[in-house]
Amino acid sequence: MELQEAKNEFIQAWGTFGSEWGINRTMAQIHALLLVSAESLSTEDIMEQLDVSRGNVNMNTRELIAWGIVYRVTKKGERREFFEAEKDIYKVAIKIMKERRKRELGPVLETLNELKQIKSSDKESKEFKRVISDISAFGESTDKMIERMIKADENWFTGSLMRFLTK
Amino acid sequence: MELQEAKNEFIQAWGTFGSEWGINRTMAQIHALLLVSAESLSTEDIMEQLDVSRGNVNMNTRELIAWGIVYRVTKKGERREFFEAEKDIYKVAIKIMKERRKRELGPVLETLNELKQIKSSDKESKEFKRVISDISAFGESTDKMIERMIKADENWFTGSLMRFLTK
DNA sequence: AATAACTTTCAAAATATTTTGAAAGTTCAA
DNA sequence: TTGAACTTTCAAAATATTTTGAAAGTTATT
Repeated sequence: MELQEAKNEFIQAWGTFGSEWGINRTMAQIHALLLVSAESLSTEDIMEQLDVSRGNVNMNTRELIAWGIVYRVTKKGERREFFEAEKDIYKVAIKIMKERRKRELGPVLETLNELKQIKSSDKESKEFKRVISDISAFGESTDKMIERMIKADENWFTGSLMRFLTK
Repeated sequence: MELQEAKNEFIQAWGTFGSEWGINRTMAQIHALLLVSAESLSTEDIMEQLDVSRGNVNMNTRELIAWGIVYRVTKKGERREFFEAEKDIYKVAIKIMKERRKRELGPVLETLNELKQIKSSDKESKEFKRVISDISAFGESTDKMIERMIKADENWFTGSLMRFLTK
């Protein structure tokens, strides 16, 4: 298999994987492209290689930068900006967890906490409260776990925690 | 806040949360509705309460059943089938992890393993291989972690592992 | 200050996903 | 069997999301 062919296959696979997890396909593809590019790429480069529009590249690179997994880099003597992916996959994973925790887990936990306040005199209300509290407790634990991972030494993944988890 | 109002808010929140994670909104809403319903519900009940079509309810209940987080129940003297959600939230979480691991993580790990086989003589190919191998290793560890959680005693969540993770 | 090089915006178009609902299929009781 | 009660299917319609591209905005250079 050619290198270029392999790269393209990876870009496809990463795009599919991303969209299965609620991440827009092009965003995941741009991320994949940057991951496997030796050099940093310009907007124009990305447009060409993925055959998408300027607006689309602009939108998604900004989003990737907001997630903290792609960096803007400048080159001397160049007006244009270039993009480069964070290649440390553990850092990438942590940044993604951090971002999704903030954007999606946070809001749902807030809602659950409000709903837990409902007065529960009758049996049905008590049952409702129990279900909500269970989910909330689970969510809080997950949240704490992510928080821990984020705060942990960047070697957490190869450290004792991970060895324990993955045998 | 009324119980009914609280239930509706939960159904909304759960639907939004689900769709942010690549799960179809109605599927998540049906799941939420069943979670907070004291009694098991018929197709008709779900249609009414969520104001969606019969086909939609049929499709999504089947999917929820395929995920193993909703059960079909029959009542004596009733032709119709009723639906009931698994209320043990740890079981639900495990089933979801298991299913998504199988459906989405598995395929991507297979692809990565193929791509790792590429011959890498030049520098660029070596670099590509390194990136792919890193992602693959991360994926495999995650996979093993999920496998462990699935196999673990059903109290894993409150057990030593989880206490370690969440302090 | 004018121009060129580049980036950003956003309404409209394209695409993808979800939902509908009527028709076909199934099961069971009479 | 028949037909009533219920479930399933799936093409078409509705909806939601993503993408485009041209115009507006910005910044650096002359």
